[in-house]
Amino acid sequence: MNLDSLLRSEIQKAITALFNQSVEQLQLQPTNAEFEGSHTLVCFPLTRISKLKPEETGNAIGQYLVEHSGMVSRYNVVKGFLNLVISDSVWVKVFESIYANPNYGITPATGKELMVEYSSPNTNKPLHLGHLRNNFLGYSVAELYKAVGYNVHKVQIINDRGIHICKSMAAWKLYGNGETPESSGLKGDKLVGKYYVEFDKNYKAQVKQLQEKGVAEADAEKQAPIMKLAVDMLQKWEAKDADTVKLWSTMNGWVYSGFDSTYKRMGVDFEKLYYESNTYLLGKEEVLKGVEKGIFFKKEDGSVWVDLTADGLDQKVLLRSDGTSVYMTQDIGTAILRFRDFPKIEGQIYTVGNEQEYHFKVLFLILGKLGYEWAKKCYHLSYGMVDLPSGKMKSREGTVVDADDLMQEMVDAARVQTLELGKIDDMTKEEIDELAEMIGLSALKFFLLKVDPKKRMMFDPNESIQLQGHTGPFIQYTHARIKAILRKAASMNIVADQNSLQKVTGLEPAEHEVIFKINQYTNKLQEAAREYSPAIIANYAYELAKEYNQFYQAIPIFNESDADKLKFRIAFSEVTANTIKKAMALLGIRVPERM
RNA sequence: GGCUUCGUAGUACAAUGGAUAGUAUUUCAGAUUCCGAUUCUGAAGAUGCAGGUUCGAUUCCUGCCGAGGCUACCA
Repeated sequence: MNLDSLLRSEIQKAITALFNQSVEQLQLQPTNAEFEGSHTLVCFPLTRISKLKPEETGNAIGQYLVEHSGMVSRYNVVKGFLNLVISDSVWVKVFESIYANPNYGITPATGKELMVEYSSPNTNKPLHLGHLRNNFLGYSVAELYKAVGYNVHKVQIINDRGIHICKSMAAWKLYGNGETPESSGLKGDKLVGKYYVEFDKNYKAQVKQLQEKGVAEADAEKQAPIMKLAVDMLQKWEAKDADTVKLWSTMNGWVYSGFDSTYKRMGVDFEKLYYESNTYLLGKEEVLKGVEKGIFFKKEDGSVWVDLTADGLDQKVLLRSDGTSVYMTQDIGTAILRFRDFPKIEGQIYTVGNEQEYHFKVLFLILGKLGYEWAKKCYHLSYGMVDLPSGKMKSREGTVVDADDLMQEMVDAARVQTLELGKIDDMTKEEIDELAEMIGLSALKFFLLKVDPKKRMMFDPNESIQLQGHTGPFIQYTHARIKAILRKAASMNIVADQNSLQKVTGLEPAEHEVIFKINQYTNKLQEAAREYSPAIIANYAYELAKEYNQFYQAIPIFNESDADKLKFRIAFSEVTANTIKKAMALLGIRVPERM
């Protein structure tokens, strides 16, 4: 039973009775704190059919509702705003229906399917802060769609081939002395990343040396021996040279096992991985088919292009003159392959940074031109860059924040602060570790998810480890404190039941506010999925926790002498805790029983 | 240059075309005989500039100023 839709239909009835007309869209909004009431009807748009001033329209509807609808007990009109006071019996009924439904908020399976791609890093460098935003976003959006009834497939494309990995391979071969993750104890992705940096360092030195000998810069860049080695390796790899492929697969293996442990700590998962090395040739076939059908065209030099000038874009190359694929070609193939693998998905969500907006615009247009209906259902979940207080993250300037280091830093800070509070002195070391992990990652995830994905954001490491304010740990704390209340209630054998809930009257304003928030959960979920925005859920969870804290501060629960009211408040606290827990789970954030 | 996204308190973030623009942080002033004060209450402080549409604009439109991104036979 959704309070808002009930109220809407009552208002519709009033409008029909009073003005003999109906309205498609009612503007209902939460009442400002300074006025009495919880729901406010905006009356300005209704004056057209009421033929009355906004105030008079509000009064007429308000009076009708009080007289004819059991829902509204009082009303007041301020300018053109009709503020409605919902009667306690309705609040209690709304609460009861939520309390009775353990799956409150969740849409049952609809049979619809969807694919979400996220992460998709290159294999030459460890994951950094930007990847954290990507992974948390993609994971959360996938969870949001599950919650609204979709069967969701989480995937990623791994860019495992190309010159970038060959650079690491070349440097390792020259300077590695056979180093392995086992021999040096270095995490696999870090080790490969180290040689990528090593490549860059030596490459630059060699170019400089050549230039000093009078070689022009452009030539020097091509002649540098280490670059020649890397290019040579790429060619050998494409020719399937056994030794090169072996080294490639060994080094990629190191990276994958490094990534795996990072993903595990992040708490993200994938149903299926796609590898560029397996799919990069598939797009070529489709592109050549497109040429036959006249969708694409071939230039004199043999390169293949698509003309998107009619769509307001440019011409875009799809195959080089030597016949090799570009990134776009591979993405065409991968998309088609995915719909073959999962024929029931209605679309794909690509979680990729906003610097590739143009790329995806082009990709979706091309897929449409190739006749794939599902192209319309593909969505680029574009997100803004993450900046640091010191400015942009730049690998060249060494200001990139490593994902593993950052997670560790957050967890360490969480441990220190939690121990200081001293509420967990009886916990074992393992329990404390687990708790620190939960809190540290919550600080990080919440900070990155509370901002609208589209927007560029600032990540301040110092601020983010503050475990107070508009943060994940604040919400976790609220949850843990409610759990303490519930433990106490259980020890006192206070058990809520439907019968005692029904007898409750005289709710406090703070209780209305919290029920109002809990009642919003379903709508917020729909909105968050529709907008592809975990930020909506993050802010919702925060508001709910804050609202409950106000109730908690204002109303002593166990001092209540009315047994029914006491039981109601316990049930009420329980529902709040569950809703917080479910909302946070959608963000990939766990909440502790104690902290 | 063309295309595109964004400019909200000192700082970081909110606001389906609706009320006196919310929240956090910061600063100041308060609250704990009571369920966990990492909490709560109060105060101070903001829509880049100029127009337009509207009963009403942070939101929509135009121009300007400022900041990103894209504009490769790179990925």
